[in-house]
Amino acid sequence: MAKPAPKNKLQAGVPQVSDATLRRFLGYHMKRAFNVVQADLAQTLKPFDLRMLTYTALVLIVDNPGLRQSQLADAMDIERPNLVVIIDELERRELITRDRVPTDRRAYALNPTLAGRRLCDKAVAAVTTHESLLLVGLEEETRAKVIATMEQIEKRHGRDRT
Amino acid sequence: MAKPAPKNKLQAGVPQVSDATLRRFLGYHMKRAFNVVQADLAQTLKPFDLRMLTYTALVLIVDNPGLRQSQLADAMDIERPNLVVIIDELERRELITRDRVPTDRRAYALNPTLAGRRLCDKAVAAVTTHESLLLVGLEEETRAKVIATMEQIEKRHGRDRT
DNA sequence: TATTGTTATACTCTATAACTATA
DNA sequence: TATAGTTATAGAGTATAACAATA
Repeated sequence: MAKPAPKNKLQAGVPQVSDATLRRFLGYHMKRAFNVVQADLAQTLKPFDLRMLTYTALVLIVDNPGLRQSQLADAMDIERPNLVVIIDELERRELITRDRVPTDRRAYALNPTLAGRRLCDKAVAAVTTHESLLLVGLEEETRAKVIATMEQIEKRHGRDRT
Repeated sequence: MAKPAPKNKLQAGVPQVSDATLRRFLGYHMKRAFNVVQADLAQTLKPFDLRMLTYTALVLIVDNPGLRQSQLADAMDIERPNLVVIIDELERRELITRDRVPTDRRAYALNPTLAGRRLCDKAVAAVTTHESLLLVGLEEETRAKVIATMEQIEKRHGRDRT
């Protein structure tokens, strides 16, 4: 990470590509920055054999033991069918269990195993460390402001989940 | 857009899902906010039959007529093979042309057609309008700070393209 | 009739290896 | 030998329709 900018050896005299129009848009910068953050996170989670989605699901199950798949899909902002394979994987690796709910036999209560909680703790610690490295030099106030702005966008324009 | 929050009718008494651990991470909020921005952008571009990638490519070609595919792939932070279908589509729709470079017969110079420039102008205007709507209420200073932060993350940690 | 979880499916975006034609 | 563009392919992430079991 943070190599000394090897950059492309464009043939001499060829001007840099201008993104003057695009750079005015927040969406453009969010995509590019998110790609970086996403790639860094993927690297960080690789030793734990987790991806962003399996990591997110595991953390939410640890923090909310007993929750149902539909609630989790809602919290993760993904469709229920897409959650199935994620839960399958976490269950296969014995990080969580799918327990039948006695009061509603259609639903599953998702619970972390001891191994799941331990892996979760380690992964969260690693992600915390990596994110501070990624954001080193960024003032805490700026970071808070950026997060607040992101939340504002999420909250006000998040799609309905009827 | 901006419906009156129909929200999920969770069965009475079920507590909301807590994302207390995840919400501390910038990456978590960036993913969620980016999903919103991305969905909004896709809606905005639909009338022009453009996606985020074809839109980005078209704008860059209009702003940098004559650039080559490898330069464009570099600017867009995507791999060259993935750019081919994008350029194919823009060429098929006669929004751009692939012109052979006399001095290097391996390369193509990408140039916008008149129709391409016109569609580009209209699309950029629409995206500008929609982004202001999406960010209404956000102070200009905050917006600038967020963009600066995103650029900082891009610049310092962007992957090498050797 | 509605909901939970599931299957099947499809589309987009991304990534790599290997090819061709040029340099 | 190296580069520009291409092909083929595979893996993720995301979205919808339709089904079985249950409410």
